Amino acid sequence: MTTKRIKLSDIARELNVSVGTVSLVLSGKAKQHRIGEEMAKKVIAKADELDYQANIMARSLRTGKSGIIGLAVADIANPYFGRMARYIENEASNMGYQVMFGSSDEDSNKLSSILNTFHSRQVDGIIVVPVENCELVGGMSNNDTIPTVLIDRECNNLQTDLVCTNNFDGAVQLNEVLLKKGYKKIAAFVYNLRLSNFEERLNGYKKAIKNVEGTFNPIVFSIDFNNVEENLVKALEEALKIRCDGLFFVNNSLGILSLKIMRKRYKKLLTKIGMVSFDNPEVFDLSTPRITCWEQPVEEMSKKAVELLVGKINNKNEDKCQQIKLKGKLILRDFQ
Amino acid sequence: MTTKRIKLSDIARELNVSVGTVSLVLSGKAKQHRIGEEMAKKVIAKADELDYQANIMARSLRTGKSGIIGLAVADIANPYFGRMARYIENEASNMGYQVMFGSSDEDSNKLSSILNTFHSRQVDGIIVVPVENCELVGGMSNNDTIPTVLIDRECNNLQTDLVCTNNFDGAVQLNEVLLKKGYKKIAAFVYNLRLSNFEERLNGYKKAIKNVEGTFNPIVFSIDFNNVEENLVKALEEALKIRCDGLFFVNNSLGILSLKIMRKRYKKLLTKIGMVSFDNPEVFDLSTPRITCWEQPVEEMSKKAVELLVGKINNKNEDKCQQIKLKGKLILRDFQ
DNA sequence: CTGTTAGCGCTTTCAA
DNA sequence: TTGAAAGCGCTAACAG
Repeated sequence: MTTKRIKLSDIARELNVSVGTVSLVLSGKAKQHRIGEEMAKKVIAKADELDYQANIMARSLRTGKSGIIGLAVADIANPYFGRMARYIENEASNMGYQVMFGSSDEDSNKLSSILNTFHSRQVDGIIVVPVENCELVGGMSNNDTIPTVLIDRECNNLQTDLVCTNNFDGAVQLNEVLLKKGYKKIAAFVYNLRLSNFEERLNGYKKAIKNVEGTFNPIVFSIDFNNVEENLVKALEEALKIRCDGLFFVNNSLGILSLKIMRKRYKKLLTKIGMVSFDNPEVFDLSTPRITCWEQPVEEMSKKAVELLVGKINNKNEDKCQQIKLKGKLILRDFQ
Repeated sequence: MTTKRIKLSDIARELNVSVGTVSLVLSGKAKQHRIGEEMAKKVIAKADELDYQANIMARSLRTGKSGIIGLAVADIANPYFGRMARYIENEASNMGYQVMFGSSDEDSNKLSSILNTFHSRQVDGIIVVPVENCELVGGMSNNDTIPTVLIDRECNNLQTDLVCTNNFDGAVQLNEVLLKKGYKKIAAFVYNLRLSNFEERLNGYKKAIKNVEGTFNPIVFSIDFNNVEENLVKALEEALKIRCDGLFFVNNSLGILSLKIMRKRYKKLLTKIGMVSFDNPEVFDLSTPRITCWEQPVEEMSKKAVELLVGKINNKNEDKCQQIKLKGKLILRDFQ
């Protein structure tokens, strides 16, 4: 039973009016064009009766607006980005947009192909979590025609609208917690990706330990993003060997996986080690030990990003590019 | 610097050939239409030089294929659906499709509006996680024009292609684990939503306890989906009051939240209570206690769903509708 | 107040 | 082997 799609001309024909009139009425411009009350009612009734659904492709082709926002995250399966996607979806929906997404896996080639697709699809705007070397990615450059807002991280040397969080402060505070609790030697764990947020967090770590007199030098383990588990196992082993008693992770996945490894291999040590991490996934609240962490304001960030983007789309921002930094919060949990 | 989009006619003009020729070449139909080797090369070179990107809206309008798969999940922020979305994205991308998503929040009105949008946007196919009463939702009925595949759950009385998991077996096994460990009185927790997967899981629970001689009657707590926390607190309190020593949760969110509540309010009891849950979120592995659970084959389900859908889109399935049930697996973890 | 019509950029049939 | 032209469904400018 393949029911034909109803189009404007079907309604027009049945009513003996022109397509133009029908279009005007159905797009809510009846009054503006002073179309008769009864006419409008007739049209709407007929559209309802026939269950008319506008063909958005045709409309978009004509108007040049697709009503789509493209979202490029690192990985939609990562709950942090999943939540981000959800908040963006909500806000976009409020503003009359749909969201199309893609996961870059921190790979600039993948990101490039995602952005190309968005471009081809004429999305009205793009929200993107930049990757390493993203300034080289086509579609990220300034003269791009599609309004773009970065979220979560910056893109080297690129002056674009941006929504992120106070990474530096977060890292400082997390490490200060450890130091105040009396931990003497803290190691930091980060991916081998040059990402602004990670670097700011590392700087925060360095700042925090520098504030303490007669302290240790920074110890940073750079984990290969393409071989995380194996690398992390080695790094943790090394950290313990050199008698680190504090561990600082720059994001949720490093924190979670490390927790898993620690529980499996160094269960007895767990009571003596202080672990803190960026991000606040559910695990950190229910695990043993529970993990003190820094929660990013994902909801506000996401909302703000959409708001900014829609502003840009409507050209209301006078081309001034805004860099918004929202405050995260420390989630203090007991150490054992 | 608003660089104009390059279109076919631009290339054609610069090369003094017709748009038709350019189109044929760029869509890889050069040979098929016996277009000259040199001509083809010239066109491709020019397209490259000008950085031509096809306008997919125009193409879609013409061909009637959008290249979009619509995905309607319950909530993309739920890691279970986040992972599903990711696997679907990967597979869809392999098949040349992009994914547009929407979260229904288990609300048939929201789902309806999501499906309407998909319809308006001429998506080529839809993968949907049905909600309660989804058979009443416009766009879910059989005579719908857009190929649709259900995932995760069935939709009452609707004979549609479906990919799900062996919910009944999973529930039986989870409860048998508890029973074999010697737990005597198990309560089941479910949302007050009539969803096929939940019902199958409840039936599994009932079956498992019926298999034991001289046992207790089923105890089912139905949690209001719109007021989860408060309801769950009460339900757990009641369960403990009537001396249940086993708790069975039909999905991850119920399991996780209950774990949280139990840890906060009944810490001492935790060692005496056996908890098992559907789904295998990260928490269950790192929490105290660790939670024995049933892991659904999300990756296979997602892949299969896309495969099925694309088959339907290409009409290769001869309209036979397939109901695929993939096997999950028991994740056994120590009880305390 | 309503009708007519020219495209939006692309694909595809038909003609040359 | 290539060009010309119709038309996908809609919007918006213009005419009446």
